[in-house]
Amino acid sequence: MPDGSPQVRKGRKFDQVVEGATEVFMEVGFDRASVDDIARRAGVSKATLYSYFPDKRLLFVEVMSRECEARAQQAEALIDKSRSPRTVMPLAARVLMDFYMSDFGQQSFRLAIGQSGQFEELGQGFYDSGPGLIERELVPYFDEAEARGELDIPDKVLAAHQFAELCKSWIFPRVMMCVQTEFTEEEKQRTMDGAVDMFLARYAA
Amino acid sequence: MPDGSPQVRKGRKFDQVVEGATEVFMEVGFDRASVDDIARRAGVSKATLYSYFPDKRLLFVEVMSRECEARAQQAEALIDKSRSPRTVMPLAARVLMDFYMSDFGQQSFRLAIGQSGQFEELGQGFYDSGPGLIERELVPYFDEAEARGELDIPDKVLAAHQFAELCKSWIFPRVMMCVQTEFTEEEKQRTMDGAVDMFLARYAA
DNA sequence: CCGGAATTAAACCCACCAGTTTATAATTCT
DNA sequence: AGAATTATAAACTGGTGGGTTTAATTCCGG
Repeated sequence: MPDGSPQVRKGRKFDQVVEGATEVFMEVGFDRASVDDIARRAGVSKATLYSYFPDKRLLFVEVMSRECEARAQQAEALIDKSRSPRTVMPLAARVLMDFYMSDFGQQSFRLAIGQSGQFEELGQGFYDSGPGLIERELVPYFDEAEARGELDIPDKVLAAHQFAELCKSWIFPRVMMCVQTEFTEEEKQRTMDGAVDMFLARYAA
Repeated sequence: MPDGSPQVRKGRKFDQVVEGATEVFMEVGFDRASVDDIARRAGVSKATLYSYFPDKRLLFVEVMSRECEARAQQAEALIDKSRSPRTVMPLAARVLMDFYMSDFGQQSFRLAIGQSGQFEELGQGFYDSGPGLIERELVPYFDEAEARGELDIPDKVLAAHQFAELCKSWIFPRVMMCVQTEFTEEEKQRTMDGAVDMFLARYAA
């Protein structure tokens, strides 16, 4: 996401504001979130809020920046580069699936897709901490596994994105279009297994 | 999409209204489209517009219903069931890619993802004429090809969705998040070839 | 050419919302 | 304690946008 906070954080209620804003933005998105709502939720006066963030968009950027940062740190180093694809890829699938199914993951996609056109840096920020992060994690692993003769991948960047897409199969469109919001463990497992099987069928050495 | 038009279409300017609304909705989405804009674009007075559609949401549903219907008819019967996967799947990939890259395709996803939560039937409608349509087209083909011994697919529904997802790899997230809006033919070909190769590596008999 | 239906422009109502202001109160620092 | 900083409630501004009304006009079939 864009740079953390060029904002001057003057006082003590700063975190309250960000937390309240995070809640509201995650619940109703950017357009439908009113500043009054956010202030009320944060337990803070509107004037205080505006003393930290001169406008709603900056507040939104700050919220998204923090959330993405947190998720990125959390997701990092989840891959044990020394293990074989047959053990690593199912784990990667699980990490991706958990993200796609989380409230934050879903709302992130909605916001990324809905708001990227509005402020320039926003889309790039979302991309870097989403698909970009996946790419930065998987490609180095592919390199090492290939050096060990476990994989044979002509286009590793593409392969990383293919895997990420495969882990969305069937489930994710249904979630995004509100056709089905809950999935059994079997349904998720079916998609993850399908992704791993397909990936290995194509790229296992 | 939901049922065509329970609306009483009284007069001659009906189509003008729908066309104008289609243009505006496709350009700026639902929230940012004002009824005044639509009326102006349609060359029609606001009162006339409201005489056809009692509210903005119904107009939106009508527009989406028509567009999806048109696209669905257009996309149907594009698959020659008698040909082998090695010739059919690249064609299917092209159809999907063209859709994902079209203005209509992109805006459809944005609207589906942004608005599905608002009106109940909308998400289901989008799904049926998007992912659902793909499934209804591909699965029967898989059945026939498998009967000819050309494919071996344990879960054909999943396979159809996997293929659709694969055709988005790398490109589609970049488009949705406004990271990159134009792609060379080589870039598209790379994604499509990658999808077909992966699909066949996994499921070719 | 006439009469009813369709259309129009424009003003209007009302609600919501981003952002500001002001006068007052609570904190915090020294 | 006292001064400076920070927070507050509430009223206010200006603008936008969905939806309605009205009185005048255009269209079209009989």
